[in-house]
Amino acid sequence: MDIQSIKVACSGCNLRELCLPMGLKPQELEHLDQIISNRRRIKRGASLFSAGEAFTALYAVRSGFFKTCITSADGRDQVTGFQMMGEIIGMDGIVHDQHACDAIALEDAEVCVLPFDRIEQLSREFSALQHHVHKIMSREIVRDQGVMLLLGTMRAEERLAAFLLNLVQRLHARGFSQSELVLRMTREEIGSYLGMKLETVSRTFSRFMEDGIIDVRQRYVLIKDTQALERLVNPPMRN
Amino acid sequence: MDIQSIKVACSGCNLRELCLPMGLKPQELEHLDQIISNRRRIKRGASLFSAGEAFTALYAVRSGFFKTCITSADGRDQVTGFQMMGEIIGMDGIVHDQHACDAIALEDAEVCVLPFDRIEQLSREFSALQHHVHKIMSREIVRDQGVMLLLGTMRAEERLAAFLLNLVQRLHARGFSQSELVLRMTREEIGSYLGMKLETVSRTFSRFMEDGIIDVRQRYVLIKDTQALERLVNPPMRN
DNA sequence: CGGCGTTTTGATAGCCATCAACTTCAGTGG
DNA sequence: CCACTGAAGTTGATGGCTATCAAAACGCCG
Repeated sequence: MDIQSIKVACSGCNLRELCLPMGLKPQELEHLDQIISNRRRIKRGASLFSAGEAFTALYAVRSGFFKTCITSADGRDQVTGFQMMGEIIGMDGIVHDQHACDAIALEDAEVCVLPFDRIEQLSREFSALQHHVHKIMSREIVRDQGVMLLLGTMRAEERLAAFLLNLVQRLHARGFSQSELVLRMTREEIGSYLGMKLETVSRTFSRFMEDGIIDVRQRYVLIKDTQALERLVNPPMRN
Repeated sequence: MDIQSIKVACSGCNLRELCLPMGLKPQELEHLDQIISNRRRIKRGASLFSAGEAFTALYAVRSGFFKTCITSADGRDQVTGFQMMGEIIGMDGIVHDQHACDAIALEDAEVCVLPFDRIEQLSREFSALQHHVHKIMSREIVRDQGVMLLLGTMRAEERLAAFLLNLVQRLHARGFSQSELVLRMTREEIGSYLGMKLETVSRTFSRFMEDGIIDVRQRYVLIKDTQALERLVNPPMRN
């Protein structure tokens, strides 16, 4: 078994409990291995795909960090999500056979290419995979609705608190610290995602630090009081 | 052929070009007819499903108007979408086998019940249907990202203009006027969807009327200058 | 016709954007 | 090794947009 074939096997991937293979049986996993045709490396700042490009595949983030963003006709930019290892990108492209957003690597990254026609083909054979694909798309829909709630109803402090909690929670699920993280994105990108200006992001970080809730030094963040953040996101009761 | 069987057939439905059957071949359509087990009537103000309820089916809106909304732990409410005839609701429920939001009828409505296990089953047999289901979910993801752009970057006037244009465009695709519409939702529901307060919605309507862009009388809206609305959504260029 | 939910409109306040200056950091080349 | 340079981040002052509070007008339904 040469190195190449090891590299592209879901069955041996340390992300298999988080990524596409999650919950599949060994036999089904082997079939998945067949469709993971290859990997792609993306340098920091480069795009995995851009809006308008032909859609051919989904991508599973193997390592590194991405942002997805859409640009409106008049040049407004909105970050619609940050993706880390084990997460799937590209489902926006299915409707119109072309991508609706840009996916840009925030650091050197590697993705598994999942040709979508192969996914559909295999989904027809294995209902477990089929259902799993549906769940992944549904999860994305629910996630987006959560962002709508954030953008529609929350104030700056609440948004940033929710953002930090969401990030550490996802990192923790991948074996990282519950209370410590390194931001892979700029204040401006955080702001674009949360619907606020970069200055407001910076100020809000500073306020959290004054309040003793977190320590921030540039991209490094230490969460000192998780419950305080949770209280910010979910105030005792507003009525 | 009794009335009942006429009623529940996709193949004879006047919405078939917009709804789930869109683009399917006659043969595939017949199979779809089998899984459309029944209809459900929902009275104005009643819920089609609520957050936390077990997920069993998607629903195709046959007539009437719905809103979907999520409620956060502390009671904040966010309308995540308005659905009209020919549109599919319920995909939020797939991930966790229970619905993540409430779907509430804004007027007396009727939906076709699409048991999801039957959809998956039939999807395995007919790749056209399979791909179509994927497109519908992808469309929802892209729509949600558009709402994020709206909530994250637009100001009140731009949001309401985008909202009105989106509504008439969808109504026009269903054979209604391009310039006239009756809102099925309150100012408060519009505001919740657009991330603004009902007073701001009302004021913005008034401003549009002063500017001669629209006529508003309660729920009735006449769009007098579509291009003016489009200019509001897409300013000449911001840079 | 009365009652109530919905909508409109006004006055005021507050949050965040904007503009601006300065600091810190990372990467580069002398 | 260190100075240089530009990007990223911080902080301050100010203004504007929208929320909030309040009251009145309107329309719907029993």
